[in-house]
Amino acid sequence: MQMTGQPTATQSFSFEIPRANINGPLNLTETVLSGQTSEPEWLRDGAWFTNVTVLDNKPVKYTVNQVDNVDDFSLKVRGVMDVSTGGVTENLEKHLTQGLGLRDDLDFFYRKFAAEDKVLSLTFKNLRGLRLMRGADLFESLICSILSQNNSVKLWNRSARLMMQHYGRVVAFPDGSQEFLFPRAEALAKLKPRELSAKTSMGYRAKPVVNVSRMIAGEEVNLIALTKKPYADAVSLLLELPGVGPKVADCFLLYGAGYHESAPVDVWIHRIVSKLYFHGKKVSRLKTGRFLRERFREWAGYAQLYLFDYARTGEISAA
DNA sequence: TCCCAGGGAGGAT
DNA sequence: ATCCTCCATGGG
Repeated sequence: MQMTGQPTATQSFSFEIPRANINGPLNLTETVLSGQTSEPEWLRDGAWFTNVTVLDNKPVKYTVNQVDNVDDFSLKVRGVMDVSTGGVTENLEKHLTQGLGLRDDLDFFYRKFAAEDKVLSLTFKNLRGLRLMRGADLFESLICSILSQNNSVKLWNRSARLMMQHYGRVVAFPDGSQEFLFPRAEALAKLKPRELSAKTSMGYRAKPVVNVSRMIAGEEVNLIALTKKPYADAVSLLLELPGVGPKVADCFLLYGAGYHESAPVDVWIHRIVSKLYFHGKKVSRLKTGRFLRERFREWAGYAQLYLFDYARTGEISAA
């Protein structure tokens, strides 16, 4: 990793994540735009993607850009923060490595299932380099997962951004820009669902959002402890939360907590798995999830991601 | 106007 | 276990 300059008075920086630190191909655009539900979508400006996170309690605004193709590329990062600090590039590379799944062995995934699963391998050509993202904050991931129920990506993103603007901390960056962080559980716990709904257009989801926030702010639920448990135990604990059913629990565990054996079953996955693996016969959603976990094991999340994108982009007939 | 969106809860069968 | 219906809101 090379710095083009130590943190200066402007607290701006830029560096490159070495190709050798990325395990296999990467399609940054496909990855960021694939609608994964852990945090609001990164903002796009052409081939540049911008996001805000907190590293060591310090807000950082960064922009990522992939140059050239999915196999032979460089991944450039530049950013700005409100206070000067050392080690930001190391921390940010670590953050992006987890957030973009850069260490996941995609070549192994393709090789293994090209041999074992002719159906899944149909998706590999167009989606090469698509990776599982992971949110940086468990609470944010859980709330976003709740917002996504019976909702469109565009709408739940809009509600999440409005929540940030109304109830999140505002951060001023040295480049003159202002960004809002995701609200803390304590801030949402104080709200009346009616008020939250009116300001964010999240509809009936406001009630479970406030109630879950109260449970977490009151330490009735500990997400860190929960995400140290085995998959099955974590699921059953999550199902006790209001607004959290099987799909939301799986979304949180996969995109928020990094359980790669989790496979969220939404309408699209339900459709395409029924079509491709059960000759069009509708099996229940619970069985669909169990089928994916048993068939793909620690790659179930990736199988789900590829089948989802495949279904959404209207190439079902290719099978 | 109707239907749908990366569903969940409560109830009836 | 599986199958209803309702739940807010905005986009097509």
